[in-house]
Amino acid sequence: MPSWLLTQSAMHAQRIIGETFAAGNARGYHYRLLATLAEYGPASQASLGRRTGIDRSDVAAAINELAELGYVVRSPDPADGRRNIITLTAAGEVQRERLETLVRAAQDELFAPLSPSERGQLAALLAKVLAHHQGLADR
Amino acid sequence: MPSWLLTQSAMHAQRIIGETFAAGNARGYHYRLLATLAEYGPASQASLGRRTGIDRSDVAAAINELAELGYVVRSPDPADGRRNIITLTAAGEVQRERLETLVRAAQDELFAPLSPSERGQLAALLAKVLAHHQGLADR
DNA sequence: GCTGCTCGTTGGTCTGCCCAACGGAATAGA
DNA sequence: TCTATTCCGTTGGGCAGACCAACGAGCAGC
Repeated sequence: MPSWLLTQSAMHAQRIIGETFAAGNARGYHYRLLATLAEYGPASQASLGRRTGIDRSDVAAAINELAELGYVVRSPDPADGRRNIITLTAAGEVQRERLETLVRAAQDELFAPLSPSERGQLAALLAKVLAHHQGLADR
Repeated sequence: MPSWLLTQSAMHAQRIIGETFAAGNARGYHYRLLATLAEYGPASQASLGRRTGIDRSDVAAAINELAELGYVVRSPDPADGRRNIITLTAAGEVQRERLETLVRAAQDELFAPLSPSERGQLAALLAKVLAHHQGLADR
């Protein structure tokens, strides 16, 4: 049962990383949003949702939380009254780096039994699967 | 970001299989329980939980649903007043086979971009990761 | 101007996983 | 034998992630 393996190991991954985030007082959505903001710069909530694959409504909720924590600033877009522009703050960048460190540690733990070349193989195989399905669902 | 790949492909897997189950009017818990009953025969809820990795409380709820659908029978264990013996019915076996067919189809779809040998590699790598962590968490 | 679309928001649903507590029942140990 | 511990099923709750429906406000095309 190959997909059983995948879902099982995915579960382990999610649990390990979930614990990681819990230890960092954050959630997966938070990290994904912070990372995307750091990579692409300020953006509207809708585009954040598109880039992260998070539903608009969940983006709104997560941005509320991040804003309340001071990691992010929500300001209206002067050029388009519908949009908010979300900007990463300095504190947000610090938090992102903190979370990234935690995530890397969790990954090392997760893939500990694999040699570097095996990790590469695994990544390549998963990327292949992903690319295929993203290609189907495109956007 | 290797774990990103894993969680992402896991998401795809979960979604595809989730849709599969939804199409079959079932849930993951149902299939896992039916499959375990078919493989090991009648068992108490506690042992089902241990074998499937499902929490006792969730086993109780899922067995309620399966019993209401007639896929399973819950009877007291004459030898141990604490236990219920859960038995797969003929209808339950039919349902299990139906779900297995659906799951196999979903798997084929999921791993479509991979050659048979690549599938084998992927399975081996995941198994290695899993074995390591199961070994840690043992039981 | 009207229509159709986007955007943010609210408020739900569902699945999977987990925990705490309880009473009834069985078992181990003094 | 009697007590303490453990096990079992059940109830009830919580949390994260993903999703969907609807609405009002705003923009853009015709």
